[in-house]
Amino acid sequence: MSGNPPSIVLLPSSSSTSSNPSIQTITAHPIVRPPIILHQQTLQPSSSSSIPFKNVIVKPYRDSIQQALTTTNVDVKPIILQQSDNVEPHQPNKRIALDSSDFNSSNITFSAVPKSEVMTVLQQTQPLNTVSLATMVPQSSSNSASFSTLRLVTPSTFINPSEMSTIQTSGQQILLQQRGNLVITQPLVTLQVQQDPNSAQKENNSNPNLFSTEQSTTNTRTTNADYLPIQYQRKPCNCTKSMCLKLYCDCFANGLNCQNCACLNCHNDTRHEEERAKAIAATLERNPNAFKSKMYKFANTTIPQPDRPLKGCNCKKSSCHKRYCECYESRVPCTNLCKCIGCKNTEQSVHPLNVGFYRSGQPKTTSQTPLDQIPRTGPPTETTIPNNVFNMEVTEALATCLLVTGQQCEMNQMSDLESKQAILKEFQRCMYQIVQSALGRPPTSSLFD
DNA sequence: GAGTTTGAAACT
DNA sequence: CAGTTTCAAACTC
Repeated sequence: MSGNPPSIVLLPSSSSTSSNPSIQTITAHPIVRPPIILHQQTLQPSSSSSIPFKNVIVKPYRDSIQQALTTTNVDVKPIILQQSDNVEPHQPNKRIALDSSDFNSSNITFSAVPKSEVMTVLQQTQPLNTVSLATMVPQSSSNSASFSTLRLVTPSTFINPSEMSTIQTSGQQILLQQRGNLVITQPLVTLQVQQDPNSAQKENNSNPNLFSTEQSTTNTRTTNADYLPIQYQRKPCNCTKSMCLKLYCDCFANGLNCQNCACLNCHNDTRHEEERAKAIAATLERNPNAFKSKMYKFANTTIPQPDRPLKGCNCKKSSCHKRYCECYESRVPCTNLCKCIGCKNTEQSVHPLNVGFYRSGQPKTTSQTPLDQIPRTGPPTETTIPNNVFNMEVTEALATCLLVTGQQCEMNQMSDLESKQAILKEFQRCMYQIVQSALGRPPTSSLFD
């Protein structure tokens, strides 16, 4: 019915200096998951202080992580990330912005390492707000004197070092244990939050075999809900008959274990890992595209490009204007893959600024806002930008930029005023680039250098 | 909050 | 592959 939304790339604000807290590059993919930032950092064994982040680049690993995952066969052990042949050359102090889908096709492979080794790394390098994923071992044997770490930085989640935990694999899954609800979702990589052992509230999928951090320090943590933007908070499912092992279950469909859900007879947790793994395998056998974003999938390439619709909707009565419609829910216009009847979810009807739409925590009303009254047809001009520019993904990328900027300010111990200015400047830069991209102009950041 | 509607997923 | 059933969420009252 209509074309794909544009792909927006937020490009560097300037040639970066270490004092510039700006993110360098963020690619916004039309998926509906919050981005993950991998921090690749070189560490000398003697190093004890964390190195300030310097760059954020987009490095979508697209080819082999799924393969790596399927070959991972270690239980209840943390894992090491190793650079495979296809991974870009090891670059110290580089941050890599990934979205969750990138994990499914990364060129990173995994292997087991002693827990103590990982914990040493964590202790050495763990600043606030970051989660070390694992030790990264350079492939070059000549470089054995140094090693590096990969860190996951969830832009919307602040994690105390005391919440730090390790990674274990179980079957084809990798579980990064933290506490609370974490929102990273991908088919085979599930990030979870480990329950505070002191907390009285029990998590329904706690696993006694999991590693705990065992270095619990002062716990100043508040609930995870305090950290997450509402759209990233997991919506508890309410399944009663599917044991949460079918795609009916939103948690399962998103590759997540149930957590604080209201489901009955739930098997979508680490206690039923075997069963869950079988269900995943069965689901994938039925539908290889299961667990992927309903509407989009990434092209099999290392070059970011607009995604292609994976499937269309089949709506008959909702005019594709209710959340029954997966296109509408995914905030994308219906395409020629759709078999919908009486579709009103056209490219013209999807308002670019209507970004407050997300599965959980959003108002259920479909009434229009004043912005909806603005006509949005015809070619883009200075005052009318193309539809779908401000989709959820762009918004997430934008939010990530701002969050990371804020984190940088924090790490640089900047004053409140300076921080605000830096964040505002970053916001201005991002908005400018978004509009430039929307207008089909080559990205430039000269305005803000 | 209960009941209805809806469309995807599962099943036959 | 098409038709039917099941399911859970969206929606309405």
